[in-house]
Amino acid sequence: MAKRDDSVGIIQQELTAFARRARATAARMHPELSLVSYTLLAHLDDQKGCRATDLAAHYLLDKSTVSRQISALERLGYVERRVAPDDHRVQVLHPTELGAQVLASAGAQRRQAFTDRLADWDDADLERFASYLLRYNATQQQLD
Amino acid sequence: MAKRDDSVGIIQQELTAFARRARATAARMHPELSLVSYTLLAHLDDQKGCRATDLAAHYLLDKSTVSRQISALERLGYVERRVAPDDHRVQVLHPTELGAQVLASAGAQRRQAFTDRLADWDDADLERFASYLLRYNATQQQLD
DNA sequence: TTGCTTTGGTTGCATATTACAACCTAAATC
DNA sequence: GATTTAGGTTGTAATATGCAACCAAAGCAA
Repeated sequence: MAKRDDSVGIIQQELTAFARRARATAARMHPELSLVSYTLLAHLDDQKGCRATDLAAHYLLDKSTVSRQISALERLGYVERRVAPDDHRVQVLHPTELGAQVLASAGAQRRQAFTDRLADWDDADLERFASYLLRYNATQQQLD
Repeated sequence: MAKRDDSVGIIQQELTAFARRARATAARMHPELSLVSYTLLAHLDDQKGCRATDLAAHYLLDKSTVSRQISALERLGYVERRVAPDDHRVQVLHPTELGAQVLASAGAQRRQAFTDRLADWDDADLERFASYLLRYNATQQQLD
């Protein structure tokens, strides 16, 4: 069905276009937190702390990559490590006070940018768009 | 309005999640063409040739980055340069026959992956999702 | 014509991101 | 107690990217 193929083609093209710009946009918006750093820090904040291994599994990153990203965040004073009392191999990672502030600020900037871009959308469209993205990503999880 | 904010938050979160994975997904799907190479080559194909400067402007990349990406594509035999007869500074870039084939193949894989992910969506939802993404990106262009 | 400026591109750094493999330490298992 | 497994780090290499300096070809001005 041609119409259906057209829709799929547009979805592919537009999601790809967005993805291509996302890192650079994040870098411009909040240079102190790359898209990946932001994501990791946000996850720590969300989860009230977690292990490096969990981050690696969740974001399909190598554990060495996570290790270095976390080191960088620690050097910046955004993350602290707490050795788990029951298992001395494990470091439970938490945002510091400063990290939480920086995250909140970057998050606010991101949210504002999205809010601006979506300013003239009506509520029903916004809600449907959100639900479509949720649905799309939920499927994708399983294929990745 | 809380509901509206929720929708914006979800859109932000889900688009970001997609973006985070996109490069790695592309690399797994078609290792011979990174997301950026794919994009550049696709643009050349679309536009029936264009200059490196045009690519840089369109994708907000440094001209040195484009220069090197194009060199790589040329080394692989995917792109050829034609010096403009009227201006010897300018190289008009075109996909080669091979480049067009590789692009088509990568494009087919990408399209298939999207088609699979969207297999159980009904036509109306697909069309609306596509239109939302178009609308979103159209706005974004102006802010970037 | 002869210089100055602009434009298209390349190259020399410096950095960042990432994966893979080898390794270390602490737990878990046998 | 010895071996295996799990959580992390470090060495190494590849890739991506931007900035600045540079080169060559136009374009422009006097």
